[in-house]
Order: sequence, then C-alpha cells, then structure tokens
Amino acid sequence: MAKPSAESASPRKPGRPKAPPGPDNGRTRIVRSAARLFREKGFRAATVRELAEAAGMQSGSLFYFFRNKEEILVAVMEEGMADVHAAVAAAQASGGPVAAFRLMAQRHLEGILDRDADHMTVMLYETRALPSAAERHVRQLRRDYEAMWEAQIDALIAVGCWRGAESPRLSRMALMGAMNWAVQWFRPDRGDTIEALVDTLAQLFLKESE
Amino acid sequence: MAKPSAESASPRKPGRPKAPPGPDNGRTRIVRSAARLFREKGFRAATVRELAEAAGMQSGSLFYFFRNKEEILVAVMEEGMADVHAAVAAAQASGGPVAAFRLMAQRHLEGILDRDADHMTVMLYETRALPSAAERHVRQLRRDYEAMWEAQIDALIAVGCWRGAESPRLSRMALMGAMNWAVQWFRPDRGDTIEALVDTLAQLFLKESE
DNA sequence: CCTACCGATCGGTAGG
DNA sequence: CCTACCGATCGGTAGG
Repeated sequence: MAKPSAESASPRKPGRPKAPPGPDNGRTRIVRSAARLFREKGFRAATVRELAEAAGMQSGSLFYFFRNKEEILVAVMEEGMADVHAAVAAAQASGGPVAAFRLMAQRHLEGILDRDADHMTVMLYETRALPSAAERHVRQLRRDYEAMWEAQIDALIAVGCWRGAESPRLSRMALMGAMNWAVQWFRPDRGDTIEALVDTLAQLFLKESE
Repeated sequence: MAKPSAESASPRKPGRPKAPPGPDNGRTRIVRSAARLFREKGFRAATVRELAEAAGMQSGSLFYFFRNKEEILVAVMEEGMADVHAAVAAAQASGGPVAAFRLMAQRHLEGILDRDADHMTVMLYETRALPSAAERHVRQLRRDYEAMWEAQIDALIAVGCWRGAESPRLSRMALMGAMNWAVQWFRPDRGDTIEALVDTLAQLFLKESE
C-alpha cells in the first residue's frame, strides 16, 4: 500500500486530524473509487457527485477529506506510483540483470493491467489535469521511478545484453511505450497474458551477451 | 488532407449545405483549432467558448457547422486518421519490406510529433470521450489503419526480418506503443529527432534475414 | 461526516 | 454566421 503524503493526507478540520488507518476509512474509499472513475471516464468527466456516490457518501463530504477535486487526483497518482515503485524495486533486487529485468517488466505490467490496477493508469494518462504545483511533484515521482529503469538498463548494457545500447534513452522510452500502451489494447478475456507480453518484450529488447 | 465524412460534413441549415472548400472556411478553422485545444487540454476541459475564440467566431456559431461538441471531436479524429493513413500507405508502396517499414514508421511519427500534428494525437488519446456510435466508427478507422501494419509485419516475417515473429500481434502492439508513447516524452528542443527514433525502432524490431 | 445551498460555467438554442 | 439567452450541472461552502 502507498504511504500517504504530507500534502494530501490530513483533513482540513483541526478537530479530526488523524484518519484511523485501515482499508475502510473514508479517505481510502474515496481514493480507491476515484481511481476507477478517473480511469474509466477521465478526470474531468468524473464528477464529484459520482465520486461521492461510489465512495458511499454525500458529495459535500468529499471536501472533509480533500480540499478539492485535484487533490483527490494527486492522492490516486501518489498511491499508484508508490505501489508500483515498491514492487519494481523489489524485483530489481531479485537476481541477475536479465532475470531482474524480466521480473521488473512483469511487475510494471501487473501494476497497470491487473484488476483494480487503476491508480497507476491514472498516473500515466491524466497528468494534464494536474495543477502546475502538483504536476511538478508528480513529475518528480516519475523521474525517480524511471531512474530505476535507467540503472537497470545500464546494468544490462554493461553485460552486453541490451539491444538498444546505442541509444539508451530512446530505447528506454520505447520500452516504456511498449509497456504503457498495453493499457489501450490488452484484453485478458481475449487470451492476452502478461507472461507472453514479457516474453515478447524480452525478445525485442534483450540479446545474448557477446 | 482528409476528406469529410458523410456524418459530420454538412451543416444543419438547409440554406447553406455546402461549405466552400479551402483552408480558411469556418469548418476547417474550427477543426484545426479544436485539434490543438483537445490535444493540449483534453476534450472535456476545452470549452466551446475556447474553441470558438480560437476559430475566430462566436460560441453559438460553432453549432452552425456542427451539431454538438462531440461531432467536432469526430471530425478532428477523422482528419488525423485520414492524413496519417494516406502517408503511411504511400510509404508502404515505396520499396522493399525493410525500407518501406522504416518509412512507414517515419511517417507515423511525423503524424503525431510534428508541429500541427494534433489531429492524430487526439485520435490516439481521446477515444474515451466519443459517444458509442461514433466510437464504433472511429475504431473501424483504426482497425483499417492497423491492418496496414499487420500486412507489413507479415511481409517482414516472410523474409525473415521481423524479430517478433513468434508473436506477431504482441510485437505489433509493442511497436505501436513504442511509437505512440513518444507523444509523452519526445522533445525536439532537447535534441530528439524522428530519424534517431526510427533507427532505434529498427534495431529493436528488425533483424537480418536468416 | 450530512444537509442545504450557491455562484459560475457549461453545452446548446431561437431567431435573425 | 451573430446576438441574446437558457436550463442543467458543475465544484465547492457554511453550519452543524
């Protein structure tokens, strides 16, 4: 689970500064259902009334937990990014460069394609809707995350297993695109599996050491 | 240029059914400036008043040319898709499988990354905003477009030059993602060039014939 | 957290 | 194409 950030975790009424933890407090419910609605309809198209209903409360009550709609979006993105970051970091520490890379890709794809994997998808596709201060913050989270991939690709280049070694940045972004675009076409009910996609990515981006 | 579709080309007043062609009639101005605004802010965030102002007319006048806001979105997508489809089809007919593939990728990337290449980007990233009837129509345009790529990849497999031959669909979607995601990171002012990206894609997806 | 409510803005229309 | 306008809905607030 994501740890709440300093900016968006505390309600604005001093009378009740700490939300009781646990998966069923109001804030958690709002963020979870907002993630789904933002992914399905987009940030602008999802109304505060829909968010409130999906979270099982009145629309005015949202603003007991969040200052405004954008702050909910930031919370969704922070949680998505933190979860995927943690999963991919663990994968990176798991084995040799090639095996770790495959597991990192697996974890990243799970983070955007699994059921209830809405948060990270919103992170990837709704950046435009962020106010500029929040956008800088979120961009930094993204850079931190991509730095992991950059380091992993450097390690693969060092052992001669990265096919895009001539242009590390372009090939890294090609990989990100190949993964993130799956949100648009991946259909488990048509037989797509994350494992097969990882295999394909490995064939394209990895090579035997020379 | 895109040819207007039957559904969205004719204004609703019988008194003036045919718009005079040319790049400066009202309809063309609306579509062009809407493409830019939809790309920058998203369909929902761009208001009809902004669209009208960018096209140099009053907000009510938009509805002399289009029945509603969604119809403007469809027109933007149709034009983007038609332009890129034509450019890529011409590239496909241009040479051997490998050379044609490289030119197709070049044309596709130009269609989403060049200045004023807003239409196709809107096509790629705003599908959610379409009413369901229009969505079916647009999805069909996309399928027709992707069929070209499918055929080209089949040709590359036949000559043994496609690295993802074991899973043509997955590798094709990986390619689409690697290209379309460039919208998110490509910055010509930081030295990114389409040519370098095409080279990288070729290294990843093509191989020497066996 | 709920009730009750508000000002602003939205997409769209009538009539010319 | 413009002028003038409307009903609906939006995000958000006050007070408890």
